[in-house]
Amino acid sequence: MSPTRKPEKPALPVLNDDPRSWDFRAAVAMLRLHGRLERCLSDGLAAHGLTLAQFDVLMTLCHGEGITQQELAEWLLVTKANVVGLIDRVEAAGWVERRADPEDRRVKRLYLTDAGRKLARKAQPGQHALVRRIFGRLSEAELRQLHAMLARLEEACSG
Amino acid sequence: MSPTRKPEKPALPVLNDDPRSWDFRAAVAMLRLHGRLERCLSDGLAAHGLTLAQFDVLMTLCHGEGITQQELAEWLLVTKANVVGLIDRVEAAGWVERRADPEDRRVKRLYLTDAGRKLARKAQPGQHALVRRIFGRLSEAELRQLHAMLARLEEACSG
DNA sequence: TATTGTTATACTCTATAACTATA
DNA sequence: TATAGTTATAGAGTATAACAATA
Repeated sequence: MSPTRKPEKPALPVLNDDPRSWDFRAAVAMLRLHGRLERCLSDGLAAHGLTLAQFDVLMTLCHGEGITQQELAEWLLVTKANVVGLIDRVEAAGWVERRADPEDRRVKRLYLTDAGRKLARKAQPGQHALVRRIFGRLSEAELRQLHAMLARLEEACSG
Repeated sequence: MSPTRKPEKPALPVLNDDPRSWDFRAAVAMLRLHGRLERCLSDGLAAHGLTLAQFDVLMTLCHGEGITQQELAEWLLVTKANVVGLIDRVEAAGWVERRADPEDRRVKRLYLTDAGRKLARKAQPGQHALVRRIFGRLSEAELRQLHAMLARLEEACSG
């Protein structure tokens, strides 16, 4: 068996068990959880030929079709130059299309193609199931608490 | 003609306000917080010429100097091939050095150089301050709760 | 002048596979 | 055979800067 894929054991309790302040420990825990979660989600998407960033685009368009590239850049927290490449790829794959805005000829609005919508619908359940499997370990009350805390933290991040 | 949009806040309430289950909402909130946090931390590190991954290496070695590349790969949740490039860069920068293990000549153990240790000590306070500024919005009791929940989630991710 | 999208460039991170040198 | 590290290759994401078309 080739050990090509990811390892499974955090062999080194390097950072988690040291007696730091709880803010720092919570931050490290979040970064590590994200790393794990990202890999789980990526693996699930790879079966559909999607990257996480591309799935993000599809999901964003599912709920906000017709947004501009600039708006997408702001939502995804990346630069507009980055969005160009991102959209180039999903457009080349036939999942998204750019349409000129008749009112402002500078902007291009983004729409899902039928194939893109179909793919999004196909990939979504697996992602949901994965999230449910992991986050389902917490009770609904805990999930609400978690969500509220994360929202406050994100607000602190922006402001 | 339209009033200038503020591109600093997430203009699209696309995913957060839809009536999904709390597990999904919590997951999305976490992914978004991570995105923001990652950028904040990266910006702080860029001033020191460090990437987040490189800072991770330095911090890991600060607390577990002498680990092998394989152990580092497991800890960072990446492949060993990835670690080679990562260490190549921090070694070229003069922050880390590989040392042959006399007992098993296959392995190379990783150590911080004086410059690396100095840089880690210089970069750390800013990162801590940033974490404190953000996570300080929660009380210590909340931070403990958050940490516990995140740890349970990470466990669910692995197992 | 400012804004939207684009191109050009470069770097980092990541994964896969095949390879080496040890064990 | 198995393991630690390496090389080679590829692709994806990111940032920066300069640019064109349009407002």
